[in-house]
Amino acid sequence: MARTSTTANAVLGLLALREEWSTWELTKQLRRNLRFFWPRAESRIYEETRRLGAKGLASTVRSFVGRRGRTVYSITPAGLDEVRRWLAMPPKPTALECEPLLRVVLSDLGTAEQAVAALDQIRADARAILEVGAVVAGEYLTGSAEFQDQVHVRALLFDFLSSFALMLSAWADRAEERINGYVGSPQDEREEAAKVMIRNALAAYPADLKTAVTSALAEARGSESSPEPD
Amino acid sequence: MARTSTTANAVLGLLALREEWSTWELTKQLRRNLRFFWPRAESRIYEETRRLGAKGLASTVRSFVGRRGRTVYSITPAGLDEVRRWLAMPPKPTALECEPLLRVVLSDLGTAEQAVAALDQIRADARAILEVGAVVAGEYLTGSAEFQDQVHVRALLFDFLSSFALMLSAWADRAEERINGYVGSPQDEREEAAKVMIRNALAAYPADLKTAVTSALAEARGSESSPEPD
DNA sequence: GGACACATGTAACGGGTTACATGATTTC
DNA sequence: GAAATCATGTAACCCGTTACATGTGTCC
Repeated sequence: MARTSTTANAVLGLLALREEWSTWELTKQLRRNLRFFWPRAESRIYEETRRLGAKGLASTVRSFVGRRGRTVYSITPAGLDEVRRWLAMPPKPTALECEPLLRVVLSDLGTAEQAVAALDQIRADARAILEVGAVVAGEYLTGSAEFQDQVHVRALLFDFLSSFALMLSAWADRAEERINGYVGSPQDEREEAAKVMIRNALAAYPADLKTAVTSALAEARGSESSPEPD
Repeated sequence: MARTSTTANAVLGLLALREEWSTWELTKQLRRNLRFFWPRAESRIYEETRRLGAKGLASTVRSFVGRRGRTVYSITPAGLDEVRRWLAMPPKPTALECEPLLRVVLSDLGTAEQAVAALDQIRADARAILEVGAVVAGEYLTGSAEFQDQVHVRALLFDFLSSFALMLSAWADRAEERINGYVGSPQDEREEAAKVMIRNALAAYPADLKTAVTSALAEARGSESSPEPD
């Protein structure tokens, strides 16, 4: 059944963008441009390229630098077919894994400092994206980027990652403010602040979902024994 | 060395929030609230709880519903220690994995329709978050949520996921507009539009990074043989 | 000529997924 | 009483990570 891992497809995709790639260049591309939305250990690349070679999807040229081996890969026609077959298949869902957020959700079990440390981590993650982004943006704007001919899609990527990182950062700031506000304040006060936060976030929802919530709220209020006017 | 997987810690954290949990309730909690930032297969939960029981971090009570077994877990003092030890450790970085975005980056290898299909997937991912969010928000606002006493942290989570989903959606819309604009337009026109997009995104960057880019740009322009005035 | 980044891998392990199987309960 | 859904698992497999090993150019 072949279980074409998206890793193989991603490497094939890179191979399709340029004539020749050494494994090192592939790992560089990985570290530089792909890691923020497609994170993989570099060792993975070495194995994946080997497998692509073995399956005839990439041709390999082995050379030597001193005593150390070096392999250069190129995509084959069969490899190009494979890429196109992949692109014709339905995309996989987006996956986010955020351990710091898990810590925030469970932060009642720890200290406020620990929660803030989690927020700091998120800010650091965001910062890392923006720092790399700034460098890459500079290259594309001056026209000196390696894949300058791909600037039209790379700009979309830059937009995505920037939005993502700025969202992370802004959220972390809001959350820190809230967490600091919580310390020493009574439960009902916290709850009120929390509800305000929920209502604020809800305000940005698309109209259909927003009305679904408000009507559900009205109904809940209506069925109460003591319906309190708003 | 124990390699405490964050999965075990997350389950322990849930166990710490309430007296008793059946495995099914844990998986429900997973599907409902955690899956968007800590995605795990449900089968994982069954194994993880078993391991927690075996290590003495959770106590287990086995019962039967008809002929089918059912296990209820509670956290032990040792388990609580473990959670606190985890919370005292440094958080792990945030990880995003977005295959549709990879497809957009490689969309020169496919058709515009395929790129739009990738954007649709991202919009669907965002929509899924918002839909669950709307329901949960309603519960917390009416005060009927199961973890109402956790509303102060759940509100932070709600804010996070809402921001994330809205960011995804808004980006997908922008990207689709761009991709539609690209079809049939010459390379230099695309490149110009792309640079505008980059500059727009860059405008929202924190000041220090922005100035780093602009000075790098100025330098690049200065070292050119034909320095073109802006 | 030692340190450090660049470059190329290998080996071992484990967390996590997919797919399957099956019992109980509700719905019509 | 069949279908659908809720509930509880098991088995097999593999993708991916961590950790290690080692060579090569360069900087001081």
